[in-house]
Amino acid sequence: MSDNTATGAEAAAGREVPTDFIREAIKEDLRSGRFDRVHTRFPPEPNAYLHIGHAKAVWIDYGIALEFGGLFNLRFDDTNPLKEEQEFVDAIIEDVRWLGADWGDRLFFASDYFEQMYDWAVDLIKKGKAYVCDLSAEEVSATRGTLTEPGIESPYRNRSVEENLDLFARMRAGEFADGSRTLRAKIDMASPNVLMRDPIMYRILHTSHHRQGDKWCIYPTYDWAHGLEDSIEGVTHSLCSQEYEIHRPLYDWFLDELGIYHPRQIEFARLNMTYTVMSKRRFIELVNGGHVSGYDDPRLPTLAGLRRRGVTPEAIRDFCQKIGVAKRDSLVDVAIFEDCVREDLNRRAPRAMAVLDPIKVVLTNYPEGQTEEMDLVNNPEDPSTGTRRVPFGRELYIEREDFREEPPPKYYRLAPGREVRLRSAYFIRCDEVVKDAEGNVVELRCTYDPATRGGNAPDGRKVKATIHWLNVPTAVPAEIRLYDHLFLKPDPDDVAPGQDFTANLNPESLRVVRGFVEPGLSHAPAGARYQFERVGYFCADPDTEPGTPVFNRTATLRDTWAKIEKRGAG
RNA sequence: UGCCGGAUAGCUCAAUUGGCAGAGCGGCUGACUCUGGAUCAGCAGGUUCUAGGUUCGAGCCCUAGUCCGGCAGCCA
Repeated sequence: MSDNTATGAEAAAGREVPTDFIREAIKEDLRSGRFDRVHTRFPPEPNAYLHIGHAKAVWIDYGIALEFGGLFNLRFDDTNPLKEEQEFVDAIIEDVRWLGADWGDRLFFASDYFEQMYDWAVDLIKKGKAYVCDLSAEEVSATRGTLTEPGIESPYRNRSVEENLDLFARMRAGEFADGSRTLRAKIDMASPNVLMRDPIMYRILHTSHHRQGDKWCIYPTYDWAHGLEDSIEGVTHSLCSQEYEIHRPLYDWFLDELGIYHPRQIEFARLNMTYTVMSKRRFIELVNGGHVSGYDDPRLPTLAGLRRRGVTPEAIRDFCQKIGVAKRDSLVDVAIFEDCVREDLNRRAPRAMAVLDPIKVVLTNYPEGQTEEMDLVNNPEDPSTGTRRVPFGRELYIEREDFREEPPPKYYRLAPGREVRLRSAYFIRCDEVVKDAEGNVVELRCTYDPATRGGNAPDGRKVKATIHWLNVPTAVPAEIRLYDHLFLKPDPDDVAPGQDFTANLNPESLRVVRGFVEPGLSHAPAGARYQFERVGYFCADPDTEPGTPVFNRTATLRDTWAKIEKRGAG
């Protein structure tokens, strides 16, 4: 694909690519001859939207394939028609493509392997390694034993191969009701690993499948299906999250009993991040509870939400690389993610001026009716982006925060009698503060120094601060959505007894503000990203309309003054 | 409680496979600056979970224990 192969490019350029226990294991497999190539896969179930934890998995899978010159498949693990929908298939494809992973022509569906899986199940029955069990779900669970006690063998465990073959064929033919029978692997009801106690391979489900329609009424379970899918596709390294570690003996058992090509499963720790939640169930609760607007709410760590917020795939990839891969559980500080976002956007986002909370400034010595245009640098990080012209006049908006009637120590911005620079325009001095009946500051009357046009004083005098501004008649009203952490605590589950995680919801995770932006942004297309100078990174929302733009705050700028002031207050 | 896995700086990860414990982020300090942004420089003195053992030498190996996570869906 286009520019999203930096991981491979870095590897090719010999730049240092961080290693981890998985990459080391793969190198060892290549050295020992266990495998002579690398082939990975990302196997989502199409039953939910992807989140940044999935992005980590994608970048482990795809990144490793790239680094080792191997292949990467996108495969939908669609073995449960009760939960899966085409809508999710489409959304996941969009998300993975947006992330920048390239599966070439290898887009696969586990359901396309159902026939082969069925044949292999028949093989296992013939070997006496699988049997049709008539126990109900409750009975299966009751006879499974506990973590400390062995299970009890099913009374149907020793049916003849002929009877099993007949019953299994009739299961497929639709002769039996849902839940009335299952196909089980005959392993060991006394195994200390509960998953090995004759696990279910097929269940009867008279339900249409989003791709297979009504072709099947028996569906394979994850444990039975997953290794087969990997085997069929020739995957070498089946990388998954740690919850599957205990499933590995089963994964290996099926492949060994079948005697078919045997990929290696390796598990890594899933991603957790501070001030957010990372599970499908939690997302549903938040959406249904009206706490967020939908799965693409910019406060959610879903890929759709992050995209809407203005986060780039490159920032996500950089983040995945920085957090590394390990086996221990971890809680990643969201500050690391935000830092990746800033680093990326700082490089690429064009600058613009926006005033979120305006206060009017009148330049008393600026001729009435006069206007002019100032040249502003589009991106100091990238001179090739050139400059733009921004109208300037007698009446301006500046940020309310950029003025203090009684400036505290170390406050460098505008105050009565003080001089500051209007970015790329003029030095101005505040002469007079106009207030309303309640004593609120409504207007600042200032004088400008015509000799400082462009922002420099010929006499060499300095100002301590540069602030941003907007020309009142040409300022474009805009809706600006200021997002903050969704939760007040690093761990949303840190609640008093009897409360649930919603008790930690941040009531100010979204603040909508009516501000102004420079005229060039009145028709910003949805998805366009900017740095509003001295304020933060913003992205035009899909709700934006020509002439009345809507912007989402992607991230704030680091604000050292805020830190100084907070320290003073604390 | 049985089995599986984990434990290194506030956080996330390293440590050439047994050879003087490092990095990024955060935090703090300073420099610089037409974004108090960006950038640059400095600051971590860590019982490598604990206690034993092997060894000239242990974060790496062995033993016992502690704590944390996962597993008893016909979910994945």
